[in-house]
This record gives sequence, structure tokens and C-alpha cells, in this order.
Amino acid sequence: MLQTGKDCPVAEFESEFERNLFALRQEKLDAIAALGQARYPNQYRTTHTIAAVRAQWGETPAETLNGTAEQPVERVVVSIAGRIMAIRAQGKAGFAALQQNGERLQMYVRQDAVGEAGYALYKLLDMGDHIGVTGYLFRTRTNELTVHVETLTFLAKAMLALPEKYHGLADVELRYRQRYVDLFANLDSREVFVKRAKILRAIRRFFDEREYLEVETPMMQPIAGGAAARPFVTHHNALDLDLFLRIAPELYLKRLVVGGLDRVYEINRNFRNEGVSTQHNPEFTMLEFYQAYANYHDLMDLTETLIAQVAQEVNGTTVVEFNGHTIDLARWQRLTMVEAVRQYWPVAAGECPDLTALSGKALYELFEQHVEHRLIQPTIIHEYPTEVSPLSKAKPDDPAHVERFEFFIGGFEVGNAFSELNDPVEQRRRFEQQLAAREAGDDEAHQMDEDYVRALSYGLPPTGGEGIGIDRLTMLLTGSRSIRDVILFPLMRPEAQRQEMQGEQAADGGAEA
RNA sequence: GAGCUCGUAGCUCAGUCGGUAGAGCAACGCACUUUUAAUGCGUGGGUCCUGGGUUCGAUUCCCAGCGAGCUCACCA
Repeated sequence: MLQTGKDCPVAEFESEFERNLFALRQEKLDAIAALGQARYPNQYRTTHTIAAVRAQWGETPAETLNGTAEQPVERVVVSIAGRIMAIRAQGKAGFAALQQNGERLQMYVRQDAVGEAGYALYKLLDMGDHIGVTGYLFRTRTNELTVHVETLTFLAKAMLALPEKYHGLADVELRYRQRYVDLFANLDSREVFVKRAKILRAIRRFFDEREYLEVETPMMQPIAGGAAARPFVTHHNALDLDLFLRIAPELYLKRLVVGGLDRVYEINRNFRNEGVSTQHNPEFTMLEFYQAYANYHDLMDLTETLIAQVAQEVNGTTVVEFNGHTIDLARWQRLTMVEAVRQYWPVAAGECPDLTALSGKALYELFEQHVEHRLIQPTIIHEYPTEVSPLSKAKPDDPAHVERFEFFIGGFEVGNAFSELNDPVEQRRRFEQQLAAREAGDDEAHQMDEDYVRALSYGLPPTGGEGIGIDRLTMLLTGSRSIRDVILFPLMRPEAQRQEMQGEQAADGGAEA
């Protein structure tokens, strides 16, 4: 019965199950075409989205929709489309759940309503198929809002089996690799990305209202600057030019402030050639913003307002559950680094050392080791040692510290801000220090950026700048423990490579034997 | 990069103290015109991640590799 010789366009179907299923679905497509339906029609006109139907009639009671024999009502006719996520045949009738744009609506088909051809089509439908239906709304005995189908239109076929309908797609690797399945099979996953878009909208609205200009600066840069990180290298063929994927937009954004764009922000990808973890993906989305005539104190206020406002707008509350903690994004504390180390010093580590006697670097290490992961509630840490802050401006009355803060939520850093260094002579000096570090083997040290020094030489006004990790903020606002759960297609090792390597290994083994 | 854990049907998972494997969903057939994890009966589907070793015999034990998750390191 199965035509195993049928063309199969997907080379990876090596299992008999998938090959047979694919062939079977091809035959069903043929049968559907024989009923006069197009195999892959180009359009379908709906009158409503499923969300619109739910919004308008979701609360309408059964008696209003269904009427009675004595008191018939005018039927509400709608035309909707969606993917079949559940299907139940019952003799000469059947139900199916249509899912469209993350919302579901049930449909009811009976042969005496759609005719023999219509019901023949229904019987050829599978889980995952896309269809359009026209019919009237009613409520079933169990009070479920349902479309009583009068016309059934085939739209597209699922040639592969859907994940288990109760558990969905649970394998995290498959969820990341085949996000297209994850998104329609696990609506929770879809919700994360819908929320991510809302977060971005809220952030843009926040800055637009404050007369910041959204800009886009180069992602391919001849000198990768603005952060301490190893870049990815790429090459421009026509210009025969090596370029780096940016590790930060920082130096370009400050050039724009020199140019008189007093308030700018950019939301885009940064690329850092480092390992992956639950908090790191090689490409990640960063918000950076710069404000002329502001210093880091202004940015602290702005940050607290921003985070609370985005949470409120996206979640309707500033309280989030994250990793077993209840966090209020509207309640902040501000501590100097010294205060934070004193306050969060773990008793298990013995007595807290005399922090004033420590070098800046040693203090920072204590902070990272003992304090950072314990900063669950929103916390701004300020007064950073100059030694660990090569890009920020020293405090006027205290050259050992810089005007810098970072903020932490849920145990990790979410943002980093400072009063920008705007003295070109000092900037050149620091670049030269970085060059020396580079010579000494530090491949994360900055290269000299002559043009940036030149830009500063035209005069950068006193400026505050800040970077906020959007992926991490999204993790907090969606309760996601891994950054990969808030990135649609996180970096994964390709499976093709795996097969090749296994092939090589097999070849080697054969040679040895 | 290091440590720990995992990899069995399309999906979700059992299991084999070493004798080549099961369930549910999905698929196929039959019945069923208000079901909703529909139901009932029947059928098919597996290189047990890959390679090697030990063994009469490996999906199981050992080694190596590949992939993934978690923790750590680097970073934001």
C-alpha cells in the first residue's frame, strides 16, 4: 500500500517511520487534490483571527449563540484558519482544535453539514495540517465555543509527525534546534518571545519619550573596541579587508554624541568569542544609551525607572518570580562596592578583611567571588576601583575610584554604566596602556583607535553611558533560567559536523582493523 | 577549557543485575454524528547516539568520540 519509491525531499528521513509517513501524506495530498482542493493554495481569506473570535464571543453564553427550537437566533458566521493541533473523528462527525497565532478554537464537522466531499476531506486531515473553515459559532454540551463547519478548505499539509500532544516537545536540544516546532507545540515558549518583543517595545517607548534618538552603528568594525573581549573575525572580499564583529557599539555611539546627537540609544547584537553558559550566548542583544550632560547618578535614577516601568508595562506588575526568588523590580538598593562586600560577606569565609587596605583589583575579586551571585534583589553597586574600570572617568576628588555603577538582579549583572571619559589625552594614554597589555599577551586588550581619539579631540561633552543586557533582562521578566530560552535560535554545534566526524572515525577504525 | 549527568520508536518515557526491548501519544485498519489527554478492538514501526574493547553473546560492562543539560572558569 505504501509507495516507498516516492520522492522524499528531506534527506535526513532515514527512519522507516518517517519515510513511510511522508509517503503516506503524499498520497493523502493526492487524494485531497482529487477532491478538487489545491495542494498548496496561495491564500485564504478569513473574517476573523481566532483571537478576535475569542475576544468577541468568548463570553457569549450558549443560549445566545445556539438559540432554541422555539426561539432561533441569527447565526454568527465566521471564517477562520489555523493549524490542526488535535483531531477526533466520531463516525460521520468529528472535532478538531485549530491553532492560529498562539490561540486555539475548536471546530465541529459533520457529514450532513459539509457534504460527502467535505467530510472526505476531513478524513484526510492530519495533526499539523493547516485548514480554513467557514461556519457558525455555537457552544457544545460542555459549553466549549466551537465553529460548526459548513465549508472546509485545505491549506497545507504536515508531512511529519507532531510532538506528543500532552507533553509537547520536552527535549531541550530539539526545542533549540527546531524552534519552529517548539513555538507551535509549546505555547509557553511562544509566550516568552512575544514578551521579549513587548520588552523591546517598552524600552524603545521609554527612550523615545525622553527624546533619545535610536541609531544603528557598524556591526562590522575594523577595530573591535568598547569592551574587553575577544572578537570574531570576518573578511570583506572586494576591499580585501579583515573586519571584526563588534564586541560593543560604545565607541561609535560616543562619536555620535561628539557629533551633537545628545541622546542616542542602540538595541542590537554584540558578538563575543567566548564560551556559552546559561547566561552567555556568543551573540547577544545589548541596549546601549548615552546622554550628554548627564553623569552616572542621573543614570542610576533612569535605570531604576526604566526597569520598573518596563516590568510594569510587560507583566502588569513589578514583581517577578525568578529561580525560586520573588523579586520586586521597583525596590532598589544602592551600595558602594565596599559596603556591598561588608554587607554580603559570608560568615563561612571568616572575618571580613580590612577592605580599605585592599587594592582595587583585590576588592573587585572579593566582590565577584562572594557578593555578585547573592545580589538577588535589584541592587546598584557604585564606586568602582579605577584599576578595574579602564573606560570610565575618575571621580574628581578621588582618583582611586571611577564614576561607574553596575546593577545586579537575580544574582547576575544586568547593566553597566559610567560617566564617560572625555579627555583625549587621557584616552590616548589608556589606549597605550592597553597596547602594552596586548603586547604582553592579553588578547582582550584594546587596540589603538586613532579616529576615536580624534573624535574626542573635537570635544565630547560630559556624558553618561550605559549598557543593559536585553537577554538577561528578558530572562528576569519571563522567569527563564537559561539565556537560550529567550534567544530564538541559540548557538548550537551543528549536527552535520557530528555525522561527518563519526564517518571519519569509522574510516579510521576500518584502517586500523 | 574542566567536572558531573544524560542519549532507547516521530514525540514523552519505562526497561534489560549481559541472552538483540516495552508503554502512552502519534501512525495505519475497523466501529462510533456534541468530543476535548475522546473511547473500544486490531496492526505496523527500533543501527537501544557512534566506533572500538571484554565476552560464547553487548542496548546493558569498559574505553574513546559526538551531541546535550547542569555546575565551574572566562565574560555581559
